[in-house]
Amino acid sequence: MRIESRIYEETQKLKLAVDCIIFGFNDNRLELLLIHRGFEPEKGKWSLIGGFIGNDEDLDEAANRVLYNLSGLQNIYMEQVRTWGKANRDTSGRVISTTYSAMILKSEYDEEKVSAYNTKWFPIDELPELVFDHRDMVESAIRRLRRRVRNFPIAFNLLPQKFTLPQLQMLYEGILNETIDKRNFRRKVFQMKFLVKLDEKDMSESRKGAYFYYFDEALYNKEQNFNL
Amino acid sequence: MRIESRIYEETQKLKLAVDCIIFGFNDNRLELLLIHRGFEPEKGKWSLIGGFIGNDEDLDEAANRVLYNLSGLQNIYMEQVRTWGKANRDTSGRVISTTYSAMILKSEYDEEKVSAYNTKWFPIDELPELVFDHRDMVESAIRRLRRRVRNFPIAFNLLPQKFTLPQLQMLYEGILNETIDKRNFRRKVFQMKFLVKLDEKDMSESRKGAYFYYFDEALYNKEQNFNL
DNA sequence: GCAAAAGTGTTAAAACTACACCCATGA
DNA sequence: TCATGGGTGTAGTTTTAACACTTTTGC
Repeated sequence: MRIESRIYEETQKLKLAVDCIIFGFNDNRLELLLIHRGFEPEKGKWSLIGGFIGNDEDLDEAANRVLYNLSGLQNIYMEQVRTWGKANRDTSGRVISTTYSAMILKSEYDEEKVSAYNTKWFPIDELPELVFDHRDMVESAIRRLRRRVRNFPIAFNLLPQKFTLPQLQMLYEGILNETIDKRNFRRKVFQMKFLVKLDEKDMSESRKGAYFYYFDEALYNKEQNFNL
Repeated sequence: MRIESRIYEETQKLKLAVDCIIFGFNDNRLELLLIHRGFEPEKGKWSLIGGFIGNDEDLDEAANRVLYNLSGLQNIYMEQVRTWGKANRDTSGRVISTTYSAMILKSEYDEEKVSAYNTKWFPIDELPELVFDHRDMVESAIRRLRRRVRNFPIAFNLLPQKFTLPQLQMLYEGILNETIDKRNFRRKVFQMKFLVKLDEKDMSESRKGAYFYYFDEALYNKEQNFNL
């Protein structure tokens, strides 16, 4: 029974890759960081940031190394999404790929980096043609993000440390692609105890100004109930 | 930048496996089907049903083939759980493994099969020592199962086609490891429209007898709201 | 007739939805 | 002073949670 497995053990000829789905938020829209593919096959198309895993490297580490090498992004917390293993998904050979996703502050990944690395931000409803099955990967990651963003305090990664409630609400509206009632949203936010109000206002978006808040992780860890 | 990836493309030396987490239900407890490991390393311990993926085989197909070869189970619907990629997780070499999980009717996988394939059912809170990181895999799959069983009609796979509501409730209590109020449970079940009552009673568990029901997938597909 | 499991309703609390006006400020 | 976005409360509805007795039947 196991002999069959042993055969594969000797002869397996496939490669394992990671692909990173990097979300940002800009102009009230969810965006994705893509990279221009400069080699065949599918040269010239856009692609997720991906590469092959090293022999002695944890899968999670590989995702971080690849991301760093190809985009300059460092110390990014990524979560595994799923593994894509159709036999013919990559036309250059047998490649299985595990996707990871992360949310970053777009303002920290600026024009300079973007041009140095041949990357570009795209709003998620204006994606260019992607290589292989990267489109499916992206859609799967977006679905996962929409599910998780309601139950875990992960969306704050897309905002600066100090943010206003109107900003937060627009972020949720952008991610979920739906409008949310302002008063209900604020009530829910306040019921959870981990947003701390500052005495300082953001005067850049309105005459009146909106108070800044920050997310207090220690407070969140006490209760860990999150529901938006 | 991409050159580095190219190097890996030439020299990558790792193997990709699948491991199957097979759930059953018996004696009001959730059980797991494990296989006795008959080879080194870790010979003699218990293990998930796993094997290596073929060069031209979809990852999903590999899971099914491996499951069939090692257990005789066929045409089982499995869902991918996640991929385990710590560099040193398998002491026999670099192996990355993707886990799949399935729920089957234990009565259809009988004593005969169990002894023919060196497998055995274990209640999930009485698992033996498992090889490598299989324990983590199991725990992750159980967490996922508990999440999904509330929102999708997947638990019916663990019951015969015709089942009673007391049976269904005990199944949920077993999976979730909590007690559920009988009246609230029944109300919720009836609010969803896809359980069809039969005129026939199961007289084997009580004097009074409990009506049989079956899950009507077509009815479920009309609404697809599920919440237990 | 009694033991054992199946079946059945109501009430209070909590969560959710919809909705409209005043406030603070810079121009 | 007015235009703009920030901020606030209430009422109706729905969902959830807690809880106890009657029914059926084989023995």
